Amino acid sequence: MPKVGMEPVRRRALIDAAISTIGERGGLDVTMSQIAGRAGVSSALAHHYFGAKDDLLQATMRHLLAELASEAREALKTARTARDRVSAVIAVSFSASQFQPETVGAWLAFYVEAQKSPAMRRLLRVYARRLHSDLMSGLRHLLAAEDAIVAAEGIAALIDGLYIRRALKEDTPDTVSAVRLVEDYLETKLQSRGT
Amino acid sequence: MPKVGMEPVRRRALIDAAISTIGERGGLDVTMSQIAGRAGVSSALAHHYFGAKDDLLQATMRHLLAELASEAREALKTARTARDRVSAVIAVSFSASQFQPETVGAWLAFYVEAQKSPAMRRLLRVYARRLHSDLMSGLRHLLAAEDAIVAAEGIAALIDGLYIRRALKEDTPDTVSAVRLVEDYLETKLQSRGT
Amino acid sequence: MPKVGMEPVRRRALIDAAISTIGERGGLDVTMSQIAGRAGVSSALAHHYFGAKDDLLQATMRHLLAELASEAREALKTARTARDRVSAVIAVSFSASQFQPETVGAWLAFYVEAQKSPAMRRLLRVYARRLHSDLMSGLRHLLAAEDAIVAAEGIAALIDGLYIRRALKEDTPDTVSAVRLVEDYLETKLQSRGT
Amino acid sequence: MPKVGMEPVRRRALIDAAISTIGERGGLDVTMSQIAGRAGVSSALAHHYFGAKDDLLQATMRHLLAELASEAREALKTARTARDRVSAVIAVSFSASQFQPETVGAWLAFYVEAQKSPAMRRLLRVYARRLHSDLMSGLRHLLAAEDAIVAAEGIAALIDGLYIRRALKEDTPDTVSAVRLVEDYLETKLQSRGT
DNA sequence: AATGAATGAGCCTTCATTCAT
DNA sequence: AATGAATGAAGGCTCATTCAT
Repeated sequence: MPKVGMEPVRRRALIDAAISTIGERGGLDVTMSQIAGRAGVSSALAHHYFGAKDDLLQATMRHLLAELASEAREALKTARTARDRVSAVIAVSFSASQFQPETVGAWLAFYVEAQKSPAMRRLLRVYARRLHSDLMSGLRHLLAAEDAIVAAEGIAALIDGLYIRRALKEDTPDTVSAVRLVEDYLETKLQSRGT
Repeated sequence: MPKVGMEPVRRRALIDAAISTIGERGGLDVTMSQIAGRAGVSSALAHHYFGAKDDLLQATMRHLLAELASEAREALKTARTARDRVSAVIAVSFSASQFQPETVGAWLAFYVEAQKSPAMRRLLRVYARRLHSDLMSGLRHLLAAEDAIVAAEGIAALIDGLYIRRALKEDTPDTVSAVRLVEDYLETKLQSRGT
Repeated sequence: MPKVGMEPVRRRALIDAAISTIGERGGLDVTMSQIAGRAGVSSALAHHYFGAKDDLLQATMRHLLAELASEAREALKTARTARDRVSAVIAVSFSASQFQPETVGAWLAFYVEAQKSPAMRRLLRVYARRLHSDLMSGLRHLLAAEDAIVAAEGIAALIDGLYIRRALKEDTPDTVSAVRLVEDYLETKLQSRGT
Repeated sequence: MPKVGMEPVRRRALIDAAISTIGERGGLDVTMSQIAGRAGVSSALAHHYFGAKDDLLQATMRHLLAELASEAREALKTARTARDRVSAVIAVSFSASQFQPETVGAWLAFYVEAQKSPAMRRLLRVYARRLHSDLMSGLRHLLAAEDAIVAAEGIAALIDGLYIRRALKEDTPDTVSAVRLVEDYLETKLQSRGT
């Protein structure tokens, strides 16, 4: 029952299907048929809208990044103090929508893919830079310049590390304890200010 | 002219070839032929010694873990104080042999694989537990029980996070700054002891 | 805003597009989308007007043949002598409209297709017969019956052969030298009449 | 029942299968499976020995050319006079092994392919040049320089033209009449020498 | 001990074709 | 009149795996 104006619907459905398929299977070695099937269409249609598999995957990654960026923007908007800004960024990284095992699995898979694919690497770098600058927008006012940078790097590394652990699905940190761990790191950094 | 006693030699060569191939290509989607070729043998021989591809991959991961464990044991042997023990564990994680891009790439690939393969996941869990207990063997004497656990988890997460960043190959932390970041974290934790 | 009476316009546009697409790509393995796209319409419309791809291709070939026949008819009309008739047929075969690389490429592609498709073969046979009878309409008066037939066959073969060489696009005979070669053949045949 | 030293056997079988499949189907749009199947092996094996489909097709064409060249060399060896040399070249072009419908169909298909594939075009050019020089090796002694060149081009075009007609499989010239036609052309050229 | 030979299964991708609008 | 939406079928190619030697 074909209708007109299906393109955006299908594109979105296919990207969503890609995320969950990748997350569930835990890797980018998913087939177009699996993705298309989960989206309820034929694999030919996926090619029709996205071209090659790589293009679909990149679009998926871009979607993931855009979603994260949008959430971050939203969260920063309501943050009143510099301290709040930092916590907001941390919170978003572990928000319900981002820290689901499925999404985390997809993230990790993309990280690995970035080792081979310059296009993916470029996308991830954008994310890394934005995360850094978002963190700095708060830390800058709380710590000396150099300390702020170290703290930002530490927080970023912690987030990535917790994502990895989360992806392994067992014995993994839940949202709350993940946030607590990073916040604790931040807190000690802030308190050692005067030392 | 077949020789006797080649088995251990071939197994080792194949595992080494697997590590470098995986590290170079940045993923587990390497072919048996690539690995075997790099080891200078036919792919049939790889099957002869390891059975299936998965078996070779698992053996490779086990080798990686064993090497890390051995280095850690060695380092801990010469550590005199509790404080030294913690630094030793950190140092080993970023030692020359472990923190090479190739090896790091392989590690990351295995992390991803662990999402699908229970066998791999089990292996990684062993590593995580040992890392934790190695860290605790020092931290236990430096911090209150709960704080020690948090610190151990933080350090572990930081290490993983820095590995990811390293794998992306550009703009990435070198050995020295990676160690410094983790040590800095540790240091602030220790100093905030009295707070 | 659909218009009425578009059918002949579209059919013609599609056939023209087919010729140039086939000629350009040098084979019948062109897609309906390519043809339709060049004609400025959707591929669905091509099916609407022609049914299947084969039908469009056959219509294209028929168009090519009809054009050739029409040119020949025109040329023969103005030929005064028997000798002129033969030269007229030769000239048409290498006329500007027929001997363009694009058209030649299409011709050759159809020749190959004719090996598989009886329908195409039938069409080509019609062309071959007409060429033969056109040639004979002049040669009959210039040579003995048997010699005339041989000459007609020779000329026909030469034309096809020169088409092939032209299709290869490099080092190929231009219009003038092609005509000269065939005319030379004809001339020697005529002069050896008395031998 | 795998044995060693099968490579040359398989390569040859696959090339033979390619020729007959192409000749029979009348085009290069044959599948690897068809070719491999006719050779009695899996399509995977065809890829194993030849790489891509294009490579197999090029090898096939090269084989065809080599065979022709070899036959020509042989025939020229026994030719005593200049006149004999020319006839020998003509004879080879229509020899039993070359002028079979299957082989002729393959030739034609390759001609068409050459329009797209520079590699194929290069191969065909080599053939064209050799044919030309083989013809000239005789004609040079029988005609004035310019006339010899024209005759060589005429003969070559005739041969190609007769191949086309033969490929269409019906109403086509048999070996004998094809040779007669070309020889007749040659004869008239030689006799018009003094004119 | 080691390998060449061989294949089945699977994936990406293309394309003619159909259908509802 | 015209098209976007959608798919089934098919083909090229890769690869892990097996087997006889």
